Amino acid sequence: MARATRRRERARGAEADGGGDLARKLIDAATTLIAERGPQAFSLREVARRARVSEAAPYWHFASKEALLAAVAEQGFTELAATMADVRRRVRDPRRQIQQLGVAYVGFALARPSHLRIMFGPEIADKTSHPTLRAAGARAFGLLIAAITEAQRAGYARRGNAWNLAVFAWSLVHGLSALLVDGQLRDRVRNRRDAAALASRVTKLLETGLAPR
Amino acid sequence: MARATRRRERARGAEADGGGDLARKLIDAATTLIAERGPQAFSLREVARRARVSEAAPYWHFASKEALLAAVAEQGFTELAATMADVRRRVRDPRRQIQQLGVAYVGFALARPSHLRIMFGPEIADKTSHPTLRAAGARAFGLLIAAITEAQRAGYARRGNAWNLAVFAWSLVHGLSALLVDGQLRDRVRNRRDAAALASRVTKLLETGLAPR
DNA sequence: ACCTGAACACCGTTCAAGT
DNA sequence: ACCTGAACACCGTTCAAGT
Repeated sequence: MARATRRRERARGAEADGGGDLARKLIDAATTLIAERGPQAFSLREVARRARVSEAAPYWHFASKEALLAAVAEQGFTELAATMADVRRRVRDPRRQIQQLGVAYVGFALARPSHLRIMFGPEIADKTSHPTLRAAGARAFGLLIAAITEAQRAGYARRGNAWNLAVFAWSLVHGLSALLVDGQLRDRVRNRRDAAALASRVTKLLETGLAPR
Repeated sequence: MARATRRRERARGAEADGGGDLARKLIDAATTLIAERGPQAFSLREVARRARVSEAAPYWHFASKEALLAAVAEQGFTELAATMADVRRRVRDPRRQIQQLGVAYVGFALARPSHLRIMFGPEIADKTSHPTLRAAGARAFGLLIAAITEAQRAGYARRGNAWNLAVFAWSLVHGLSALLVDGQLRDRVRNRRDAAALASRVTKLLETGLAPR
């Protein structure tokens, strides 16, 4: 059906030859457009226009609109993982580390709401068919698992299946992010300070939920 | 811009005159279409086709595609609230009640994933402009607040701001629902039994998070 | 190998016109 | 009051054709 996705790999290599590398340019334009107009208004044709190429050009580099979005989502997970790794380096107390990972997650969501939606939403229907995207997501999740395992060893988290505890923590911060981003809490939290305060309180309860009984 | 949304109110009244009441028919067709094809593929023109009217006809009853989706979302919240009210009637132990509310929430999400997305997602950009939708959402959230207040009185939940605790609980079950629906946990949870078991375990941790320390 | 131009089958929305 | 037909400005995707 398509003759695309051949040189996808090379495209991710940051060769600074000013000009070529349309794939990279398309990913950047898409990221900007999503941030500006939201995941709904996003269109492949507009991305092509911004990259100053014909509307058919993207199809040489990406099999479909979804494939381009998958590349955008993948970059999002990579950035999220980087922020999380940074938190893990900076805060060393295992209890506070988990809380701060949660705060960082919510912070990412509030800073890039549309990006988050692409990373998780139905725009990318079948995540299985984008293995590098899956891998990037797994890397971020892996950092959470590691933090929890450490907290268990330090005696701050209950023993038992670390994956279950990680899903608990992830669900909590992901849910809070979603509710905030979707405007579901708008009557009580109006600005970023409110949101940050709420994130801090909710992640405190996370600590309790994880604690040994 | 539009001459719509005049007889919206009457449209919700279930008068069983077989034939008229296009608004009702459009809402039902939209709900079915969303369930069948997902929130992405949904189109107003297809809804019109299924209701056997012209593509312009919906605009007499709904100001826009978004307004029709808002009606669909509102119905979703109403159904969710009904299920929650049912749980509150059936299980009377305050601790188990909160857990079961969570399980019911996740159950709703798994049974109607696309409906949930419309209820929370960006398809309805400005929820403030659909007051009846907001009200329906608030009703469901109110049931959770009530359950938590009761648990506090019974000494099963820590004292303090019930709204904060409710946001904690809601975030958790909403986040778990989202992760499940978006396929983010697909490598570990493959069928509904897995999902139900996970929901049960995660909501047990919810109990701990809410418990007095 | 990489891109353009033109085309196809769709959209959401509007507006005159019908009854 | 309620709906149709035709139109406008958009989409995603394909495919021949250019270099």
